[in-house]
Amino acid sequence: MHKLDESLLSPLPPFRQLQKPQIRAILDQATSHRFDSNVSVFEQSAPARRFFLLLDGTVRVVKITPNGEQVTFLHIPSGQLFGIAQALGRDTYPATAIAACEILALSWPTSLWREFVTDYQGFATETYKVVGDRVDEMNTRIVEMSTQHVEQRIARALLRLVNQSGRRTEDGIEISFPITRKDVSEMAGTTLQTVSRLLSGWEKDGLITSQRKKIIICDPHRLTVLGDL
Amino acid sequence: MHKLDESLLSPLPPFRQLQKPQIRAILDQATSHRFDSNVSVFEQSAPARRFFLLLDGTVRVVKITPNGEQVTFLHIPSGQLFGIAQALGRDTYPATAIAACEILALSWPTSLWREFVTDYQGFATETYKVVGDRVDEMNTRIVEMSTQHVEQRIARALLRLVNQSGRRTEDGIEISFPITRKDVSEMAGTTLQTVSRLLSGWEKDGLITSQRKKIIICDPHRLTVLGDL
DNA sequence: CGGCAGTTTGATCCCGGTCAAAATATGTGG
DNA sequence: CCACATATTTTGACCGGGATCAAACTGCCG
Repeated sequence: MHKLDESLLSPLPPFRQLQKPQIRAILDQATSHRFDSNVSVFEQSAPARRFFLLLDGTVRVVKITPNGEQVTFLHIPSGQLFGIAQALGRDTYPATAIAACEILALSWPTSLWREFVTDYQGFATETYKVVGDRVDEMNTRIVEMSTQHVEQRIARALLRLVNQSGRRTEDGIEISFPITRKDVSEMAGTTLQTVSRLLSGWEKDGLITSQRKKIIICDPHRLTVLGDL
Repeated sequence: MHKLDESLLSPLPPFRQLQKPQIRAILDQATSHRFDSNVSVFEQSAPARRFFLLLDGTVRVVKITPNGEQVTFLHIPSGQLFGIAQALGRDTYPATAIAACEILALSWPTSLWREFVTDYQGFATETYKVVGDRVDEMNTRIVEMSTQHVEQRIARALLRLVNQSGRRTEDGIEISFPITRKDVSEMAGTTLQTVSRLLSGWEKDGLITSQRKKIIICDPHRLTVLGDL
């Protein structure tokens, strides 16, 4: 394996307060991975042997119900830790992580987690902040599902994606990884047909543009208004 | 304030590994509170100045939407910590905590959190396990809301309550605090009318018994079957 | 006993799920 | 480069679960 550069980690929140030699030590213990789109990084309820840092791409976190239905929980943007079950005292992964596009990630054995938390200044607090952010996101998901209509849930789901992995283009802000109507429906708790109908309508109104597996938000502001009812 | 006994804390997970003098020190720093039913312990988005331990009773954790609708997130059973925003790097409470009945609680200033985590063996890991459990519960909520019908969501909401604060009676297992149809509807993301209809049906079938603000589950097994579809 | 909080029940309506089929991209091997 | 198989999207028709509106009923407390 070729040597990884310290600058990979030094700007990321969990490592920001560390010195070069510490980062070097962390990197030297890491394994790097490449995953193709739609390949799973780990599976729900498997023993959590490693934890991961996403260097490039987006990871989709999904749960599969006993009846085979999928629910999408989160999208992890690059630069964030994931698969950090041990942060919450779990020893198995609570969900499945799937590469939403081709991705690059580092990983470390779970056994190092304790070490990172105790040895590295700021690692614990920063990672718990990330966990806190995700809990917040799940909270708002629950509130939305309880109180809002499908249209607003879809609008908000798209805006969430745009905010964390949007890429500016000439037509508007593009979601930076391939995403299907089915994917969106699994985020919003609805069906792909309904998503298709809504998106078609929004495209007619100039709110968005879309091709197969690609969505560009042209008018985020009006979409926000829709999401707020 | 009268002296609190060490045996209050010693059997609880976060304190289980501690010695008597340590528990004494913790108790001596605590403030104790009594809240009447329906009084709020703290309000969402207020600065998180203290964290709490519920000694007796049940606390309902709710969020209020901009449009004034309430969504119930959790019920905290006695013996558990709550209001532990700092565990996830927050400095405000993410939700409102309301006494579901008359309750007793202890509290400590947020500034002691760091101390507890570093000084007391097992406190950190045990509290993160509690956080992990609540995250799990929210996860299953999201899955349920995305995939299941109202009937199953209500069934599961009741079973969750029964499992964590059920009290055995001659007729079945009773939910140990006053709970209205409206409360149940806010847990399941539906309306009080729908809850009323469903519960009436179940009562006719002998699954439950209910009086005003009181629900007794007579046949948990059949209710579980209903909840699994 | 009056009044309020909680519950029940009925009637109606519509959002969004379901079933079905066609249209449009993408990819693959010959 | 074309033909065929497959994945994704679109659109239509239908209908049912559950929200909404409305009103009566029941216990409970001061």
